[in-house]
Amino acid sequence: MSGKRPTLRDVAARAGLSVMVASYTFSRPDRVSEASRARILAAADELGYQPSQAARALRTGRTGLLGVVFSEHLGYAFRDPSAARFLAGIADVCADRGIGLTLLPTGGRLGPTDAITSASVDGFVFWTTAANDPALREAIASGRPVAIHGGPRIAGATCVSIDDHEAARAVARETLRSARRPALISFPAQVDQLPVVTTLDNVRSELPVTTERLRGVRDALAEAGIDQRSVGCHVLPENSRLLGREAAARIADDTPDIDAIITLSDEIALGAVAALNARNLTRVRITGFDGTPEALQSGITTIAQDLEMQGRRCAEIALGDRVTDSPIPWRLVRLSSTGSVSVS
Amino acid sequence: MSGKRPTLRDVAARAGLSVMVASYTFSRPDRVSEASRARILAAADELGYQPSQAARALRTGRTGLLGVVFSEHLGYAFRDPSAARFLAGIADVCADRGIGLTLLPTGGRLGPTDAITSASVDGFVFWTTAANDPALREAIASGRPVAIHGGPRIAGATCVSIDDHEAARAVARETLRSARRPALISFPAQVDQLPVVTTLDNVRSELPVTTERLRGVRDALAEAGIDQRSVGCHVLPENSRLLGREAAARIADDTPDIDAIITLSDEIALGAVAALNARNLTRVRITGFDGTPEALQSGITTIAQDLEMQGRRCAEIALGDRVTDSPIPWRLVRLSSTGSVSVS
DNA sequence: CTGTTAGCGCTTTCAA
DNA sequence: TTGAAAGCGCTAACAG
Repeated sequence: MSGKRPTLRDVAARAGLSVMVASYTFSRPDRVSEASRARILAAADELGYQPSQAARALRTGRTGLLGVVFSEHLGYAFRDPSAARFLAGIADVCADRGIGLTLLPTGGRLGPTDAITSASVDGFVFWTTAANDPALREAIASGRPVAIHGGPRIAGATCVSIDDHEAARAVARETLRSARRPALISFPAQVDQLPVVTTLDNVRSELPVTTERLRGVRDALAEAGIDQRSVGCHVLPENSRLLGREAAARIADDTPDIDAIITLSDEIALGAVAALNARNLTRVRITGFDGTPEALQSGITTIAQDLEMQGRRCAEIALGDRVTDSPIPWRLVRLSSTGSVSVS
Repeated sequence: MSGKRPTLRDVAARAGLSVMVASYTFSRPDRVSEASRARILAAADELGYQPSQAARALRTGRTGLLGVVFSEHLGYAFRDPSAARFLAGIADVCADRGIGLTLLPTGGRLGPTDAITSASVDGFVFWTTAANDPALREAIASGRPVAIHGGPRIAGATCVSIDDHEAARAVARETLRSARRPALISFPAQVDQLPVVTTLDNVRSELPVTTERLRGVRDALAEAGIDQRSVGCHVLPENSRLLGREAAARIADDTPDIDAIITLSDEIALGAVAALNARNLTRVRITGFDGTPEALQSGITTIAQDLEMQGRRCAEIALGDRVTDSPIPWRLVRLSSTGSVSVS
């Protein structure tokens, strides 16, 4: 057993060649004769040589790591299915290029940012956050490329998102074709959202995705001649199926005359479907948003969007690719013709 | 705007002190007089100084990064709820300590491992993998601490896991108290599992968690005097609810006399519940494994285990903590007394 | 195609 | 308490 990890110098010495031949063998193989390359590779193999990414990073300024930042507590990334689909897209790009995906630590609030700004990553992807998120400002200030999913649209960062406003308007309008007494269930409107039960006119949002979707719903209500102040709204502290179920149960129990529940996500919607199925309230229409596989299969009305593709695009941007800034498509998926909705 | 990021040298120059005073100010504040420290901090602030993790890593050998490795395609980490709970536990520890969580790229097969072994991380956490996974061997060979969730138990790495064998035996035995014609749905038994429909006696596994759980089921069957060759078994290529639903549907349609479906995970089980509910086959018992929140709420029989805690423990081990090697608890959760099962 | 030189930004000596 | 020197392992830039 040798005492320490072998370096390029050791490899070169063993092969009887210079350090640079060894270096080129790994980084620019074409600059080295086949014979030398073979000798270097043999020596490296015998020694069990592994290049030091730390040294390479110091020298080249590139780390081979992509940083992903969530303003929520990190565990969130692993609980929300939409975040998960988005991350899976990022992961695809990283796997293709042999790049590591680093989830940067945040305490779950808009707090100290040292760990983020000094992180050795080549670029940042932010999951939607507030415009005043200090981590976002610092990431931009660091000079490395920044992609944001869902907004805010802010100078120095590239935003990747569907038109949440138009999409939300479309799905709400579809619902209101046959409903007059809707209720709303929203995911968080603030970074550290507390649960809120109120009417729609009272809801203020600082998170861009929430803001845009609520605006779409409000527009559709206005078009249908329905007063926001008559529309009950639960704002959940987290985008979760269980919370959606509880909120829907409460809505159904408290306001038995409602005929639709508009939700801001499929997770919430699927929870609501479960609550209403349990009560046999099949006449209440439920809409979701995002088009998760489960939601599409369940037959609810929702907005389908390709979050994996958006994840891939964010990753490409954050890795410095020149990405054409085409709009992201979405489409309205209507309630299955039978009218029956199931939860898988 | 300055051309480049300021270094410690710039900070020191600005403060009229040596580089070392600046360095100590950040790494060992007590070795520096209060006056000097204040001057350095002021200079750093004015310059917008951020330490270079790359340089620090090269010098100290520590990167402040924890590496997590999945033998499956990386996207898996974000799709499987049990993996997600485990990762959330890891993420908690990382967030507490200001450590980054790096998901290391793998192509999804047991292939080249360069990206893993040369990765600049301080330690590794593996999600259960095959004993012959080259990435696992290389990680151990790199000399950095390695924790494995679920196995294999292998020299040089610390394994964190419940006793899958005993737990699976317990849940199967519970089911077989009132069932005589069970079918089985398993998650992958190999790294690149293809879908398989066969009988239980034909299933071979190289993944430790699958191996142990299957062994538990086989033991319970033997105790109940049921021949493995009579037990249909679907081996899924992935641990997913949708695939569980499809498999259960096929089982129900092909073998209408079955009275139980034993599954190796709650995700599969919840899919099976949906399939059977859709057919009104409420007399068929379904069991899961893992104790996800949804499964516990649905009322199925399952094994509850705390995957977040196991994630935390793996992270601690991989970060070099001395962790006492106590066994991980689990418990059997029996079918809710009403006998009715719901999907949320 | 191969080798030499210099230095990325930091911290570990060791001396003042 | 502060400072000078050396070097972590690698590669850009050049010269041979």
